Amino acid sequence: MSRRKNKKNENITIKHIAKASGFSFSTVGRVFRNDPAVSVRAKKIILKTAKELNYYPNSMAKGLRSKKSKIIGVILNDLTNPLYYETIEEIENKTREFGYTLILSDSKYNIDIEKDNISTMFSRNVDGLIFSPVNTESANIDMIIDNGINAVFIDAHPTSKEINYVYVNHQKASYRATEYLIKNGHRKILLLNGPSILSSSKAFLDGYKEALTKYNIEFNDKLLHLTNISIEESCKEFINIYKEKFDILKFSAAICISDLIAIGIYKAQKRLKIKIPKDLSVIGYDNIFISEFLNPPLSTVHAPKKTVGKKAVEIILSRINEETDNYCRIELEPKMLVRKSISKIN
Amino acid sequence: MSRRKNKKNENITIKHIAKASGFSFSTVGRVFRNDPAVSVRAKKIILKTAKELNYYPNSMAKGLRSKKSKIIGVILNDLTNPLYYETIEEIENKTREFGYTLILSDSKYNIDIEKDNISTMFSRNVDGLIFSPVNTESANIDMIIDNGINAVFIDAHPTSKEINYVYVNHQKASYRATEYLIKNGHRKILLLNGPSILSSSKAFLDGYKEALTKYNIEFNDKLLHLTNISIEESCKEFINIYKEKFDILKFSAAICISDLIAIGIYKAQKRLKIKIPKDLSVIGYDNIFISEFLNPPLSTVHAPKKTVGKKAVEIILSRINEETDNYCRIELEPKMLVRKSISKIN
DNA sequence: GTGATTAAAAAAAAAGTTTTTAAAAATTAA
DNA sequence: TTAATTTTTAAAAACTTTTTTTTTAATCAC
Repeated sequence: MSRRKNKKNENITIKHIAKASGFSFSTVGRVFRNDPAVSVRAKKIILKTAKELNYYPNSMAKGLRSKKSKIIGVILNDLTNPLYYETIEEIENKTREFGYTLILSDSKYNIDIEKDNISTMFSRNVDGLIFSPVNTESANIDMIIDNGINAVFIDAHPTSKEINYVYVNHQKASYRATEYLIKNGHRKILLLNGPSILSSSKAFLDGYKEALTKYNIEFNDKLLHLTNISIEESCKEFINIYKEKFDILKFSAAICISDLIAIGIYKAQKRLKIKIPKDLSVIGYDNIFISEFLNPPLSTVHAPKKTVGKKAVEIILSRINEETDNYCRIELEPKMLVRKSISKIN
Repeated sequence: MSRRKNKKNENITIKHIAKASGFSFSTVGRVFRNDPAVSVRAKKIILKTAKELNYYPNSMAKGLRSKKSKIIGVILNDLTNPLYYETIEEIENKTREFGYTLILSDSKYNIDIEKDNISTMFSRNVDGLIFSPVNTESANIDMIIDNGINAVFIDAHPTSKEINYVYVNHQKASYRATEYLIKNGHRKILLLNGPSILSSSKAFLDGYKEALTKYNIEFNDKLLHLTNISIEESCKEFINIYKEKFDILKFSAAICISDLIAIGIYKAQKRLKIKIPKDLSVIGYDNIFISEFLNPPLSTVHAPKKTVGKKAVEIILSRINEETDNYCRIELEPKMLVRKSISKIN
């Protein structure tokens, strides 16, 4: 803990300001919580004294008494995924603007870590929580709902109506990617999905199947593969798949639940001596900032990441300020973005 | 603030556990702070009761009394810069492992916002602060040093000896990039540096000049340009530079203080109808995860970002635990990474 | 079984604010 | 001038813990 001390080695508190400025302890307190009932003269002197003494209000004492921590908590699944950064930035901007502090934690797609993170948020008494759950059926969800904490789900959400969420429809995302490939003549489409524990993986698979059904193509579960959402791991995974199964499966395209997985395939190209899109068409998901600069530029399904952050904070703040009691459910549309990683088949 | 309430709509505290379990309030407290002076039987009953009542310790009350917030603060300059991802993740991992919570804030290369962020960290009584300063000469630096807060500077650091830092030597980085280009026949090398307020910009310029001097090339200030560290802005900037000055300056290469700026040049290629590396050699800095996948793969100076995060947390923790009183200064080496964005000139 | 010693439990005080209540001072109206 | 009202200040209580002190209970030697 930092040490802002006086000569006696005590922390500087409003008591010290009171003594030094000649005003009462409670008048000083008023000044710092912007209570109007204090004279201009008093305010001026007190503020000056506070500056001289290097006073910083103790937000723990403040939060303890007022029951408002002025903290917004964010729980995500992978801090190294660029997907989140536009969202985080938007959250950071708005929270700071309104005097909130941001607590960030990473669940690493792990239910137990997630539980710890939630407990921490409870203990920290966050005024609002922005939460990307690993799985929408886990006990952690009830933990949050039962607690009554002010939460917004992002990325995925449970079916309960008693929650707020801002959601990009993953099912539509994969549907659109699949449909686009089918319309370009592809029939054997590999699906590189995320870990099965991840709820978004399920939605993504559903959209893929939905499109296949629509166009009368039978679902072949040998074309479905799960991989962790990381360049390195998906690269390895894809190399295995390609080496062991390409001769049998003869897929002409791959849809990935994350641009990072698509990049993993890009990375595997050299090793496998194949070329995108000539030998394989690839579609990612999220449209991370870098996808347009890949070689070839990656076709992907765009997710409005900034909007997610913006809306999530808006919901949280309006609930903190008790402007609404209604639960807010926002569904955002993913958008197919065609670049150069897809070839047409006749 | 979240609501973990009983029937009377009160927050669950150790008092409630005490009542429900039949033990005194202070015995219950003992259990939660792992004080050994409590019988096995009591502990068992109390823990069971706590679980039933959904008790989460109030960390504000805890911090207030114990003067340990168990929070690590991180102040960076641009949360969206992938440069930081690995560092942040490393910090998150270690802080969580040791029971700390992470507060994150973004100064956006702005001294005033930085000051606010520092004040927030003081008010929040963070046990440790990891800090990437905008400028090493600003009053904000004194604010931190005078405060006596447990801080580690990253990215840049003031000359004072009374501080901890983990530092990648930017001067060496640009020196190495410049030297490499010179050895490959380049003489007219554009330097796309960061904003002048940024201390790392100064170091980066110094290394560039140092290399020029070493190889008897005169510094031409028309080859020095400042740009914000963003793909969009550096792209625009580079288009301007190229259109207005290429005919006069005839530069054959560009060194960028950030891979993001280099990507800005990549983006400008199409508009300017030039090709990297045929028409222009480009070297970036940081080696963000994506640089190897660009077209062509970007040559860059690698900065050990993970190590920065790891060491920073280690320093903070060892000081929190009072294992050392010595200031810790770590300088890390940048490493020239040759890929495909550089051509040789005869 | 007494008194000393130790362990366990309980009680009280403290941390730095905000909130509530009470008091004093200043202002206004009659 | 006095009562009524408003503004400002002062004091006390509350928030939930940890820390310190005190009390009670348990153990043990004799």
